[in-house]
Amino acid sequence: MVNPKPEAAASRPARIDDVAKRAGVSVPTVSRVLTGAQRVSPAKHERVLQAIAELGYRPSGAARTLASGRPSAIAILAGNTSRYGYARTIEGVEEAARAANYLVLIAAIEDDERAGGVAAVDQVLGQSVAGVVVLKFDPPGVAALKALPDTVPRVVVSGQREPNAYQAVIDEALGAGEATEHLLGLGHRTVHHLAVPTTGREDGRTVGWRKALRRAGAEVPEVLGWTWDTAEARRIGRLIGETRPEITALLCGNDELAMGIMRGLQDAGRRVPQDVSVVGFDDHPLSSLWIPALTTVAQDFVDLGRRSFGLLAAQLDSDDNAAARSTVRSRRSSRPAALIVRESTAPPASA
Amino acid sequence: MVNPKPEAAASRPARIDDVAKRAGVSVPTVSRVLTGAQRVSPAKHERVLQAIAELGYRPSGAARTLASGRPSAIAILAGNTSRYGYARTIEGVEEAARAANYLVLIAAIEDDERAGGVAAVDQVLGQSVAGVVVLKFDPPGVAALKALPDTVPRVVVSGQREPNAYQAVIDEALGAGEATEHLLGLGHRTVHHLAVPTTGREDGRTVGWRKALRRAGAEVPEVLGWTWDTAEARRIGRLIGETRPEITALLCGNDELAMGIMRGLQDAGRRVPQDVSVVGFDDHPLSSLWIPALTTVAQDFVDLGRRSFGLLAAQLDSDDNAAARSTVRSRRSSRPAALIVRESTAPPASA
DNA sequence: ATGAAAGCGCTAACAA
DNA sequence: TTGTTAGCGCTTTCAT
Repeated sequence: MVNPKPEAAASRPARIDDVAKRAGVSVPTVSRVLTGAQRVSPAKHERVLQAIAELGYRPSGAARTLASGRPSAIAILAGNTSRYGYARTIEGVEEAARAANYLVLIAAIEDDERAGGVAAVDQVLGQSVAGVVVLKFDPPGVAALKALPDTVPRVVVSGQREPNAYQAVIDEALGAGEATEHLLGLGHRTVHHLAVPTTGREDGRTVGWRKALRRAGAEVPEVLGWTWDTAEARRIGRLIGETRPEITALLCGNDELAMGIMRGLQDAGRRVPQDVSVVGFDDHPLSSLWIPALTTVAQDFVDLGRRSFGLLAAQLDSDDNAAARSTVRSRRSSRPAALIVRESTAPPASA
Repeated sequence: MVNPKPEAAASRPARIDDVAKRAGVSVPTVSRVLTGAQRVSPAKHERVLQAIAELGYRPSGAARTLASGRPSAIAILAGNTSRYGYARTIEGVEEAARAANYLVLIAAIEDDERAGGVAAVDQVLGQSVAGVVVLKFDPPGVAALKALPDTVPRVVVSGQREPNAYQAVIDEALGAGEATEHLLGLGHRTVHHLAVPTTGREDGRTVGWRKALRRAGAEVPEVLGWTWDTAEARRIGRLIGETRPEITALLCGNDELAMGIMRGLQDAGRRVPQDVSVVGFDDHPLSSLWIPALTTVAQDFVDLGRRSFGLLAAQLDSDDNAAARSTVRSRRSSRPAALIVRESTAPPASA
């Protein structure tokens, strides 16, 4: 009896009035035990529960949100859904949402910003969602946020502070600073940087890198490029290997880029970390397996996702409760990104 | 004017009757232009469209599905949402669904099969979904499928044929066979296999591997293990490197496992491909960057996801149309997985 | 604590 | 082609 099917699979799905009839109570009473908002006498409560089980009744979500005005789904808007950091963040949001009895709608935002008003946003808003989590890691995320009407409860997920927004972040600048200092501490004269595409202004990783360089009085070289593309990173790695012997330390915007660079470097016959040290970002599950294992800045994306949902839930709750609204809650949840030193960094050959 | 906000952001969101009033037509007429089901005179049609734009009106999804009985969302049930193959499949489903004006709910299934009835399934079914795509790549997927009432339109996504089900697959057995033959052709006496966890019966990769071995008259060794865990793969790799010199060729259930094995092998001082050849599965984006670049069996997961939605949409359409129901449509969509030879395979040293 | 009545915002029959 | 009338399956007043 792993999965006991209810009563002779009714031809028509059971409705609330079927349950009421079977339990010998009124429809509102069934509703009361369903929502748990008001109390019902133990006897009736029990009978209702039993009728529900016997009929295999499942309330209609559509009817509930229509009648109550409180949707039980939230949406995630993201420029990409399968890249490591994105997917893990989504996983965290979903996990926390499900625990709180919310379902999660997921919508990818097309890259084409000019696509009038961002179609995905429109589509999602039609679906009666309680709120939205926007992954603002890239330009599509920025566009989605812009297209979102002010009235929709939201939380922004990114690597940098946003003014006036509910926001969950991982402090990338901190982690990038640590990584840069680690490299400098190893004896490298400066650190070069290959970035992921920015979200308008400069991303946190780049900011933290530059600050650390300045703080140490090291030269601040130009950013090598902005990309998500590992093939491009590989080309850049090869180019560096062939033409830029002065570059001995590299900080990359993410681990995939770092892996691409390393491959390019080795295509050019240079060794990591003996000839050049490489640091990634994210702590991708494959980074510890890589040869050499990648020194990287770890980000807990699942936790980031969970915190995002928490921030959204806080807004939704406070909407129900005017008193709570005035409560000074934190609108921002931040966690540090932490450097993990592995095998891809070492003192420069000249040192 | 990138994002023209409608009329002085109404305090209350506009409803269909607001639109009707503004356009000087009846409510059903507005509904008719919304659904596009019946035709409306050009003049009124135009006025309605304009009223909608002016009011920034967006129909309520909840009300629509309640009234029409046709939900505009589908759900994806998956044991994992961020692993490469899963995430990409989900991406494909989402893309196709959005194009067809369906939204996608995503629900992760907890690993604990005993959790009465699989909570995620219950939660999803409450939400009025038109159908469900089940990622049956692993035990949680199998459990979810079992918990799904027979009445819910569904498509099963996996690597092996299922009888009596709408199903999208990538023919893994074929790809695994090709990979095995490739290794045998290189001169290896046999090929060992590390598998991903099975879905009850043996997975397609294992089946294809074994068949190819038999066909070639090669010895069929025991499967080395079943796991998703790369750390475990690394341990196995090291063990092989240290204690099983007779193993010269390895086929892995996925690329991450292959990378884990390779790292373990190198921990033990053995070289790939000189000492042992390794083949992965999936064509993970990092596999071409790996050193040595990984020979693997490519699977187009995004396409798999798209085809899954197509199969679901076919069912939904046919429900509307009794005539179409009798039409013999294909219930199965299959594509081959293709071997990509890179650097991680070579003739055995003894050859 | 409980029931009766009134919607939630739409679509679907039915006339006209 | 269009408007009028009924619901869809719930939750929420409001009485009692």
